[in-house]
Amino acid sequence: MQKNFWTEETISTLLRKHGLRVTAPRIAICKQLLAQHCHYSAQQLHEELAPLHPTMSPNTVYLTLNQLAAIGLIRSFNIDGNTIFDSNTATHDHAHCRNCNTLVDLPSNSEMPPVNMGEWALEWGTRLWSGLCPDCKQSANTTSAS
Amino acid sequence: MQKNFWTEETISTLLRKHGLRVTAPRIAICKQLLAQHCHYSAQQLHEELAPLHPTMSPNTVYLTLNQLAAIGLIRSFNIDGNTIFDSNTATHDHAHCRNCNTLVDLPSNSEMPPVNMGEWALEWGTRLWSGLCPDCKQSANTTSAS
DNA sequence: CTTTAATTAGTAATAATTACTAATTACTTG
DNA sequence: CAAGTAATTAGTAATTATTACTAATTAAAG
Repeated sequence: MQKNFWTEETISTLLRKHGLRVTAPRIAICKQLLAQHCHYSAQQLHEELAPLHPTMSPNTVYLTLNQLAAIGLIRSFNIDGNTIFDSNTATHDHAHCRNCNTLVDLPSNSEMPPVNMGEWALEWGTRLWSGLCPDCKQSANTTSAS
Repeated sequence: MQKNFWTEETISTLLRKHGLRVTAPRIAICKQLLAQHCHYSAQQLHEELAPLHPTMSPNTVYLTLNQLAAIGLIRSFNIDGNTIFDSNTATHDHAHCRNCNTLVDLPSNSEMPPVNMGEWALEWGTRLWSGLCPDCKQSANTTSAS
């Protein structure tokens, strides 16, 4: 995806293609999400948009994100009970720090599961690696070594 | 793990080894979980134990499961906002039917992430494949072909 | 410009999980 | 074996992310 691909125009076209109306909240949400590859919870996204769109309700953000996920424009997965939306729809894995909650993409070494699952119609998958990020790992070492 | 390995005695030993007291609820929970490789939400497990242990509170089940996960005796991950506890601690993946909620183990084709993540201290990971199980796939085909 | 159905904002409801507390109980020590 | 005590439990209340509902608004078609 080349830089600046997600202009207001390309987003509008895409929304209409999927039968969704072009509204200010949707444009704002798509811009924020698609402009960069990033991870958002609905709440985080709502907080970031609040200054620019003070009347936008959390409800709208939740609904819109689920719609975007339904049409495959973004992906969603779950960490510790929180739904995370990911604008990177390519197959890839994630590393999550159980201490500071940092979440980063991993280059995928994924392959589809073996053929004995051929009867399933698998659509998407992500692996979530859980552990400690470099910073928290170091803190843990320092603390325990005291 | 050989059959019938998880007797009341082996469970007691293991709990004490980790500094946990041996109580009736813990024995019951461990027996149910470890006796077979299976997936449980806290609620499901509480429901299954209720007939035999009518006074056991949901709270106890939640707490105990988190303790068992903390000492690495079981694993936990999250599907659609529900925490699932897994007594199979070997690295493996899962397939989840987004329609009927069926969850099955997949033989793992997982490897640890590439070396550029070497600074992370990754502890565990599971990939969750989302899609349709054979039954729901067939239903979908039948319906749409009408 | 009108019409109409989709969308929105706001509020209320839901449901899984955690927090809190008094009573109980497993384990330790004498 | 008999306390003592600290962990554990059951029950209830609180929390929090998410969804449901509804009246008002608005995008898009005619």
